[in-house]
Amino acid sequence: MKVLCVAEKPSIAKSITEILSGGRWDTRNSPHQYIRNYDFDYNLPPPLGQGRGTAFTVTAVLGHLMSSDFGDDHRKWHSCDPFSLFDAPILTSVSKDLKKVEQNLINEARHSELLMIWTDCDREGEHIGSEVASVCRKVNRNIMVKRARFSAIIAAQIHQAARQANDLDQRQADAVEARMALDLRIGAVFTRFMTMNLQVRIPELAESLVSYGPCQFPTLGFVVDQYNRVQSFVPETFWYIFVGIERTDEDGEVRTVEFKWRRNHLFDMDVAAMLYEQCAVNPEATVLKVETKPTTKWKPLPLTTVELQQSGSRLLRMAPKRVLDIAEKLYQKGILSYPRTETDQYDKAFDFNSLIQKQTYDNQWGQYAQRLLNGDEYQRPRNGKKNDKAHPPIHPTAHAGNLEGDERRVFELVTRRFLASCSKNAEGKTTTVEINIADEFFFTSGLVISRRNYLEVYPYDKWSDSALPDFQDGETFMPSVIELKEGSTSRPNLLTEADLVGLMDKNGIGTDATIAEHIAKIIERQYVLEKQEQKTKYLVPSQLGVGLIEGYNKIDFDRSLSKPHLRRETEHRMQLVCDGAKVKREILDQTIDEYKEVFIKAKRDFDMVIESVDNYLHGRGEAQEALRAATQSRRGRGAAAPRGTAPRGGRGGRGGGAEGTARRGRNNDDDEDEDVDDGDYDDGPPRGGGRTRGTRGARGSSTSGTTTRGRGSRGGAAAGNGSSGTTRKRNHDNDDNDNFAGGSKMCSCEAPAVSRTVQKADSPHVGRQFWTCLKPQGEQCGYFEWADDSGNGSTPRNGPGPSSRAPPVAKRQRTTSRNENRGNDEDVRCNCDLEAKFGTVNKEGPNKGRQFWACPNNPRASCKFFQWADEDESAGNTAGPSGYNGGNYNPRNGSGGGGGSTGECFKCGQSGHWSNACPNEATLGGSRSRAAGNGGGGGQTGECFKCGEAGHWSNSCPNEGGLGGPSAGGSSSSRGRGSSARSRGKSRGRGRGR
DNA sequence: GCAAGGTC
Repeated sequence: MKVLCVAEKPSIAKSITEILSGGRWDTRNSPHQYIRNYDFDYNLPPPLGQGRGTAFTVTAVLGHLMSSDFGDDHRKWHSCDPFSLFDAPILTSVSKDLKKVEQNLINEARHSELLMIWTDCDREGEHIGSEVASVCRKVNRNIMVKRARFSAIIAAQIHQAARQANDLDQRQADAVEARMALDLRIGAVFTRFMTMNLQVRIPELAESLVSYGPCQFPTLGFVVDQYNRVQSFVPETFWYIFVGIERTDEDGEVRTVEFKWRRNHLFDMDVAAMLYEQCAVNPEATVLKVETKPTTKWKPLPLTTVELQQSGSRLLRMAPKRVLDIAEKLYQKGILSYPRTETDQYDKAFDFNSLIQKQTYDNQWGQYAQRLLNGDEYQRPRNGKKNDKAHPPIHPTAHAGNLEGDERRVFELVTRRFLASCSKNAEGKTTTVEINIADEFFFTSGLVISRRNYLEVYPYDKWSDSALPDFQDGETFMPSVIELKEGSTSRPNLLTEADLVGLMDKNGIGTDATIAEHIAKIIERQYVLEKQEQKTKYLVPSQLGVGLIEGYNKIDFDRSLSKPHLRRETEHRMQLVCDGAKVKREILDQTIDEYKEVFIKAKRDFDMVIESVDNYLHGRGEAQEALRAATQSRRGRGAAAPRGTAPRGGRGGRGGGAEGTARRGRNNDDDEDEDVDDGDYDDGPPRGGGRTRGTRGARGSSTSGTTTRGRGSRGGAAAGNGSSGTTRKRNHDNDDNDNFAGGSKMCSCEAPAVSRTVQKADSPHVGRQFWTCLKPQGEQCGYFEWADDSGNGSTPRNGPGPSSRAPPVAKRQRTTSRNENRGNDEDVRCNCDLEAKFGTVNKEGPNKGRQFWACPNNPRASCKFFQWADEDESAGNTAGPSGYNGGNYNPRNGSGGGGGSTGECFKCGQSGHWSNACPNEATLGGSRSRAAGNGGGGGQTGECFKCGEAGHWSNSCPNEGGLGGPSAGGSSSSRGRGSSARSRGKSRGRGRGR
């Protein structure tokens, strides 16, 4: 009995051998230089083996064995219409450079009775296994094929995998085969079509390859989207009160403690100025609360490939692909574990001690490693949520003291991360001091680190002491300075490579091993340029890149080629095949038919793409000039929006041009925790500092004796106080500014609301401003409103909306109370027709701090209504019945299905009631709501390319039978729907008998 | 001259 074991790569073959053989094996060379064959005896019990003395040979392949391409008739670019590649035969054969790998399998399989597949435990692994099986069966028809499944290279699992080997999962292999065919066909069709057309029409592109790929294009789309966000950004001026107090700290040094305003900042200068005046007149501060709490800075999670690329890019400033290439090299040298892994949790039996031991020899972190071994400083790494069941997190497997340059830096990052993950979290105490000045609240906080723990070995994370001087509950003091300062909202940054890696990972574009290649490819194809700004490299789309994306965006596709949805759909369909819900042929036919429709539209309207590319390359419009500046100037972002340039698609704001724009500069930060996905709203005064406006420091005793004051309540009640008797100079002194409530939004607490900006880079609303309750999380009243929601229900009744693009003076003309502004019928209501509960996510995670609406009912009765406050209502409702949902009836939804702004019910069209109380609902059924939505079922724009009728995809065309086969003459080129239907009919043999 | 997925 001879058993042939085949792993996906040589390293795994060796590991398996070490375990199964108990350390005693013979080795032979194979025809391929990288592959060795290992022989030993193994005790494989029946029925698979014969017990002791079963002869095992373990070898490997090098990933996929086969490659696929079109036949001779279609391989040459000008040999056929690109459209025909949708149906052209695909030939699969062993790649030239892998012939020796194949030969080795053939040699070994001839004399084996059992083939045991040891490829990685994922879909691709299953497919590689099926390739191995087909090669072996060719020379040994009777060879038995079994699949060993293991999720970690540890002895117990490997032995178990051998003994319990079962069958290959053909469904998974089929799913991969479908993906391969789709990628090839779609990539080839669009790439040839685009290249050949653009080469002829655009002289600069005469020699260029203009490719399309289902991963390339969404990747480019991310870069262009962010560029557009940067371009359309309009800075907005805000004001905030700055309070500082000079105190002597423990070391006897005088330092200024800065207090932040609880309101953060206000966009209405008059309101801010009025509140400031109150503080300036009555500047005595009372300490309301001094609270000290323990705090923790979490150690990093175990390292995945995506994380390695991101942190390598951020911390070492290396291209993700270079980081991965170096990691690969270190892996081949045997000092790093396998670098392509999605796993961020270690197996229970993982041997940390011996790996830490190996690092004790290093002269930089050796002592720390020794401490982990000696004392109680060691703590098992945290578990992340990902596990690819094939590889452990990336970790050092040896000590390497002789590395240099970038290799050394990558090794150091991985090793420090490993040691940090085996350490304890850093611990400290935060003290928060809350003060009240003239009924305005301010706070400051300090940090005292008690145990640095993992930070000692992980200098990439920053956490530093900022002890506060002593403050006591109830204490009163005079601030050293109270100022009204001005700042402006900051322009978002272009994407860094690390940002892009994160977006791709999150959206399922590429795999951990290919993400870096896709980025490199869109740079190589000159869709995207790298732009160095100080220490950070940003990605700017080129003229060609923007031209292509915008050109395609003008074509009326149901699903955009530049968005991740199509790829996600392919992934979903692969999963259906894996689950047995569909077979390979079904998803191939369905997907190809859909892409045929997309292609026909693209071909019909390709002039739009050409025009767009030409326009960006040669045009002199504002957008073109801006892009030119962004790609050419040294300071891309700043120069990208020339002064006075009207933003494309800008969302209002109050007249930009603010000087002294404060940038968050987040991408320049070394703190890897702070990334584009952090999802927090703009918070606090800008770090860059704004200008001081109307500085009126209340220094020392100059305002002493003002402790008795009229304690007017905040908000509307204070309005009458105005700024009478003040000497402040303002631009609007002539305005009637007594009623400041008219110049801002009031929240449900009867206090001026605070305006914030959505910061989440991947939110469709990034940069958009909204009004919300100014109170701290947990105390908020739940008020929320988009600042630019001109289509909301309140606007027509109240005159120009809060978002008005006019300066503050215009808004002040409107006087409104809360009830007028936001009556009960305008509240967000759940599907039980209850006023939805407003909340903030407190749980640690990507959504922490994010606000939402939800059904207030108890869980049993809940309609499960849920909606993010920073997202389109129409997108957020997960449980809306067909009749209506939050998206459609909510009058704050500017883009909703109408009705709100005109006061008519969108369901029945009658006025006098809102849709959520529509008396005619029952008689309307579901049809109206579909009409109000975005047209499911391919209605609006998607006409079936077979019959030309709307409302269904061609693959479910009810008229298909009547169309017949190739009845008309002409070629199968993609002239129109008829011709493509013919093409399809021909390839499948329908109507052959005619 | 196309894609994306493995791997050295």
